[in-house]
Amino acid sequence: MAYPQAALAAQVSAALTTEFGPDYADADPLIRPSSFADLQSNVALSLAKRLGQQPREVAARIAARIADAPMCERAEVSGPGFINVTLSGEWISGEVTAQLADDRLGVPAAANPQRVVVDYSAPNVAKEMHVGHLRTTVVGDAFVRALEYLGHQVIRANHIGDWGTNFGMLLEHLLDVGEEAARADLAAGDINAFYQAAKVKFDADPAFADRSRRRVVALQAGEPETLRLWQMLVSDSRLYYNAIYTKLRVTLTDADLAPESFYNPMLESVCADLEAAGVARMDEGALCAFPPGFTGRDGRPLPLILRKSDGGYGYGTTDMAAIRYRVTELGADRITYVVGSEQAQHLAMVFTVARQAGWLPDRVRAEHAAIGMVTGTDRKRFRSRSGASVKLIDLINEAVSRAEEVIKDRYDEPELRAQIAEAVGIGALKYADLSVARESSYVLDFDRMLALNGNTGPYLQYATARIRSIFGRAELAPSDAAGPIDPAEPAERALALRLLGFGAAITEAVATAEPHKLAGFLFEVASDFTAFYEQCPVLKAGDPAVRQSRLAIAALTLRVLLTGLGLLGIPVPDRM
RNA sequence: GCGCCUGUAGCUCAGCGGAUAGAGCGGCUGCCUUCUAAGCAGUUGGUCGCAGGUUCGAUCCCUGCCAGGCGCGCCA
Repeated sequence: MAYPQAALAAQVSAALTTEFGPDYADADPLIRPSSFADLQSNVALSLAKRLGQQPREVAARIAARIADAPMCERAEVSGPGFINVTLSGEWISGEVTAQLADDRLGVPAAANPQRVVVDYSAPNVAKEMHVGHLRTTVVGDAFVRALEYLGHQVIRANHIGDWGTNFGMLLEHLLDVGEEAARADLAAGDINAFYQAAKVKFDADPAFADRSRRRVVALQAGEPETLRLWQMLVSDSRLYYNAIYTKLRVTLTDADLAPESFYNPMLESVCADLEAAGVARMDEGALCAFPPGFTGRDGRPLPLILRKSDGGYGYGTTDMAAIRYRVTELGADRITYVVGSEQAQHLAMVFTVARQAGWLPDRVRAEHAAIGMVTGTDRKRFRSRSGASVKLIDLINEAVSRAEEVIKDRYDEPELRAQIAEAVGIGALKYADLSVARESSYVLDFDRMLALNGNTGPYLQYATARIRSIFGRAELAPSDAAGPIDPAEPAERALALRLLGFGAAITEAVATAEPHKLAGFLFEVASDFTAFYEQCPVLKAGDPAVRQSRLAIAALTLRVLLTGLGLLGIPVPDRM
């Protein structure tokens, strides 16, 4: 089984070789979807000059060759030299029938499975998870699921912020409030209030600030009582975001925690080794690396600070420790940082320094899967401080209650209703983030994120509910539907052709760490299915063979949607 | 000042160097005795920020400009 585009590409490449010689075997066949046929190849236009022939002449020779292939119904030259290809109905039928019979839905496992470390989510201890975390969490989680589906070995790394100078003031505030009261606040989910209260005191009260700084020293020195209090903050926060992960159906668990503090024991050697390797040197009292190609405001080389002049370590040091650990200890072939785009320069510096130090060999791919900013209506970074505070948990609850509002008259049983509302609300929320390119920033808009109509999660869920409903009426399990599928009508032909692209969609999404490519594909599947649903009666089809074929393609569509939505981490209710 | 990102329909966004640039929302018009109307069909709507260049062909690649955002030495 092969994706139509790839299969046709092979045909065109073969034709190029036989017609024009082996030099042309590597030329990109330039297969694209066509609005005049099923697919088109633009290769003749690109090769005409090199061949010294008229584009239409080149196209004609290729078209004549590929027209004989079993997959082609017709190959025609059009316009200046496009080759429009209409696929054979028999070929589509055979491919899609095979796809239904395949456990993996025609998606081959990766030929060279990799070990991939994916750094995502990364909330901060004692800080509220906000809307910005939604994107890195949801996009990262979809990415790891797709990687695993292709057979890669994934190591999830939740690089939570559990260390740093902030903890001085947080711990002092904890002591001021009293342990019990503080824990009650945190358990109630009012983490922001806790953080902000500490921050206000820190800024206003010099004595408090002084205590805080001493507390940082005690923490870094490993003073037992300080560590106990710190541990308390960390574990309470962990409970908090685990609850959110559960609600969001995110696969992260405590086993995936790779907190900043984890790297503490390595920081000294990171500095020593980089200095010994000549990659880092002292400058203005701090140990710095100056990766080539980075300049600062004043035109001087921009440092990656490894050890501050006061002897402390910053996040740059931690990131260097982490990248070395991931390569040498975890054996990563690929490291993907699903992190906000504002970190681009910092990460680029980390990668460069790691390459210089030999910690990141060429065989290891390190990439920043940048997440665009969530902004307020002023187009500036959304900040909880500047006015209306939007906690992630509030957004989640709003999503579910809006969904509940829509279905409240449809289902009497409260339990079923709650179940559906949760799947629909969470699905809408996650899909909103997964369907846009991860790097584009967008305005925080509840109505858009929680919409239940149009190109949304619920639209895709709805398509599955309709398919299940057909099988319910037929008193047949979807898994009992079997081939052959004969997509005779245009709507079912279009659906069949679309379904064949499933594997290509996943492969592309994984190659570029862009789940929105998969989301877009699934939307097309759902659209094509809906058109089929309108135009091609399934249960009322007169001919038993047609009915069987349509049941089979409906079953295949259901599996593709369920599998695809599963990879995106979007829950699917049985009914809607 | 330097670097990175963004600029596509009224709004939110897709768009792999190829033909007439696509969705969703919104607006307008239709469609529920027929497998779920969270739906469907149709329609409205674009100097692809501006100006050059490369190319048979540019929304896409290159250069310059304009606008916005982000980052730029001891916070993470």
